[in-house]
Amino acid sequence: MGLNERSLSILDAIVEGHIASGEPIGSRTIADRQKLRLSPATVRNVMADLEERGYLVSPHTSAGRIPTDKGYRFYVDTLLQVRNLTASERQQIEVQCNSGAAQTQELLKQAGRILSSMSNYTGIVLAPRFAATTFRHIEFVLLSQGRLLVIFVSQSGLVQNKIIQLDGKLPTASELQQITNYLNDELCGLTINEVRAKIVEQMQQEKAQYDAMMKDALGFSQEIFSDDIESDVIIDGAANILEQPDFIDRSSMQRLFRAFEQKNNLINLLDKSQQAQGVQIYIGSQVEFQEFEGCSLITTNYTNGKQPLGSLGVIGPSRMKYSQVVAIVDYTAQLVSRALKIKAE
Amino acid sequence: MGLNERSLSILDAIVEGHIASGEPIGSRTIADRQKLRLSPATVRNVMADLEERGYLVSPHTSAGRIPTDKGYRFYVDTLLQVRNLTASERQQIEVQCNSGAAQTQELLKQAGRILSSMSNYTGIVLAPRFAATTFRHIEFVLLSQGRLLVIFVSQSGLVQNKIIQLDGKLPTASELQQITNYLNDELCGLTINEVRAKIVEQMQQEKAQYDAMMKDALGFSQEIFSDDIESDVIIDGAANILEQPDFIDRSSMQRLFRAFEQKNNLINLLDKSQQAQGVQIYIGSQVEFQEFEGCSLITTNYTNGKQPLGSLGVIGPSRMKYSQVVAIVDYTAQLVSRALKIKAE
DNA sequence: TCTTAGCACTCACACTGTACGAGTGCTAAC
DNA sequence: GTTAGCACTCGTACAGTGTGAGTGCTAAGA
Repeated sequence: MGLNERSLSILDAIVEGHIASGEPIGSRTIADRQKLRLSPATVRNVMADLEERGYLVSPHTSAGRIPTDKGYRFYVDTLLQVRNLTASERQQIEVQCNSGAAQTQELLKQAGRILSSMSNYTGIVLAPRFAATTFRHIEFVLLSQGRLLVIFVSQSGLVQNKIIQLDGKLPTASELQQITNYLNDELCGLTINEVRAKIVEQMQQEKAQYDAMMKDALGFSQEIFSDDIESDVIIDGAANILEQPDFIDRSSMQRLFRAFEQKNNLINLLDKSQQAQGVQIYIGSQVEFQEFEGCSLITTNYTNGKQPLGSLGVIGPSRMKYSQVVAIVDYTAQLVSRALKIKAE
Repeated sequence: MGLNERSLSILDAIVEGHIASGEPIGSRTIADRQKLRLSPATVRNVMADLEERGYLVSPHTSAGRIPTDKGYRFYVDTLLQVRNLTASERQQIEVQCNSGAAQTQELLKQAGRILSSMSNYTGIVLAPRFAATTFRHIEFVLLSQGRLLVIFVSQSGLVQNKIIQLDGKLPTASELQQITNYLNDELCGLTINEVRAKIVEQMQQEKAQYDAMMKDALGFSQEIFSDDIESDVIIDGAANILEQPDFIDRSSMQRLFRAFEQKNNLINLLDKSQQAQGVQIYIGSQVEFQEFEGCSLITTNYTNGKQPLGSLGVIGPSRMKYSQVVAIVDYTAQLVSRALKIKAE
C-alpha cells in the first residue's frame, strides 16, 4: 500500500513548492517543472489519490493542494534531504557561539539567539536539568527569620539557589560551616541522582543516629534535594512568529505565545527530545499539545561529551524550511556540546 | 489659553467614551449623555476647537474624534479620576501576592502575573538593581581553567553570580577561604556603591601594598564590582497584547515584541520611573523610544520600606483603562513593598 | 491499462456601482 | 453665545459581474 516512485516525486514537489511559495500548488505547476514529463491531467490523478490517502488537502475547490500534517510528516520522514550549511553560515554560527560566553547560562542564551536569527523562526533551549548535572559545590547563607539560602554550583558552572525554611533551633555559623565542608567533601563529583541515593544510604547507617552535626547535615540535604528544581527554557525571537504569514488568525498566535509563557508543555516536549537520539521533528497536531497546532518543532539534544544535558531547537510554522533548519539546529547543538565539554574538563 | 470648564468636560467625555468603546466619538453621542445639556452643534464647535489645539483628531471626514497622545496626556494629568479597587479585587491581588513567594525573584514574578492578569494587559517588573541592594554574603568557587565563579547574596536574598577569568597564579583553596572571610567581614551591610568606595579607599592605604592576601582580595573585588550586573526585567502576559484590537497592524505588534525581547529600552524607562515619586504614566510617542508608539506605560516603584528598589507596572495600548490600571499598579506595588520589608528585617 | 486532451464546472477574488448612515462645517435665526 | 437646519463628505456594507486558476470527468489515443 506504499506510494510508488511517481507519487513520491509529486508529493515531494508539492511540499517543497508550498514551503517555498506559501501558496497552494496546482497540477500545472508540477507538470511544468517535473523531470518525469507528465501532463497536468496525470498529475491531477495522482494528486487526487494523495488527497484521498490524507497527504494533501485543497483549501477550496479551485485552489491547488497543500500538504496536511500527515503530508509533512511523510515528507520529513522519507523525502527530506538536509542541505549542508554554507561555509559562511557555519562561520556565522561559530562566531556568535564563541562570543563571550563564559557562563553556561550565557552560552545557552547565545545559542537561542543563533537559532532564531539564523532560521528566522523562534529559538528554544532547554537548560540542563539540575538532576542530570554533577555536583561541584554547595553553600549556605542564613537569612533572617530562619530562612536558609542554599546555593548549588554544578560542574559546568551552572548556579541554582533555593530558600528553605528552618524550624526548631537554628544552626550556628560554625555548625553551618562544618556542614558545608562535610557536604562538599562527600558529594563532590556525584550527579544529583547519586547524591540523593547517597543521602538515603547514609541516613540508614547507625553512625548518623549519634552524630548530631551529621544528622543535621543529612536532614538539610534531604529537604534540599528532595524536589526537582524546575527546568528553565530559553525562548528567543518569539517576535519572528509575527512575521510568518501562516499565522493569519490572532487566536492561533495567541495560543502559541501563551504556550511560550507557560512553558511547561514546551519543557515536556524538549525533555522528550532530550532522551531521544539525533534530530527530532514534531509536527503540529501530531503533538499531544494543541497549542502547537500549525507549528513544527525541530529539536536535538546537546551533551557535555558524555551524557545529554538538555535540548535545543526551533519552533516555526508547519510550512517551515525543514532542510535548512535541521542543519542549523544540528550544527548549533554540536558547537554547544563542544563548548560545554571544554567547561566540564 | 487654558481650556474652560465646558471644553474640559467634553474632552473628558470623549476620552472616556473612546476608551470604553474603541470607536471614534461623535458630537451627538456627547450631546446625548452630557450633563450640561448642549446641542450637538455646540459640541461640534468645541470639538473643532479641541482638534485645532491638538487634543483630538478625526480619522476621516465623517468619523467622530479620537484623542491624540497629547489628548491622553492632558486627560491623564488633569481629568483622570482613579477609581478605588473593589474589596474583591484587593483580595484577589493579596491572595496571589502571598502565595508561596519565599524567594524574592518568585515574588516579583508573581507580581508580574498579578499585573497582567488583573489588567489584561502586559505586566512588567524591574528587579532590584544590584548596585542599590545591600551586601550580605559573597562566595567563591574555583572552576576549571582559572575561571572563578563569584556568587553574591543581597540582604533580601537575591542571588547573582558572575564568572571572572583569573590570569597569573591561582589562589589556593585556603587563600580563597581567607579572602572570602575577609570580604564578608568587611563588607557586610554596605550597599554595593559603598562597597565600591570602600575598595578604592582601602587600595590606597599603605598596608594593602604589603599584605599579599589583601592585595589579592582587593584586586578581585575591584574586578567583580567594577561593572554593573545588568538589571533584569520580568514580563508577563505579553500574549494579552494580541488581544488588543488597537494593534491592527503586525508591524507595530512586532516592534513591541522585539522591545520586550531586547529589554534595554524598557529597562531605561522603568529605571527612570524608579527614581520618580508615585505612579508615572508614559504615553506613546511622548516617550523617546519609538517602539512604544501607540502604547502607554503605567509604572511606579516599590521599596523595602526605606529606599526604592525597583519598579513595576503595566504596558498596554494608549487606549487603556487608566483609572483601573493605575489603581492596580499602585496597590500591587504597596503589597510588594510590604513583603520585601518583612524579608529585609 | 495507462496517459492525455478537452471541456464543463466551481470558486475565490477583484472590481464596480449603489445606497446608507454617521458625522461634519457652515449659515442664519433665536 | 447657542442652536436648528442643510448640504456635503466619506467610510462601509452589499450585490452583481467578470476573470482566472484549478478541478473532476470522460473519451480518445498509445
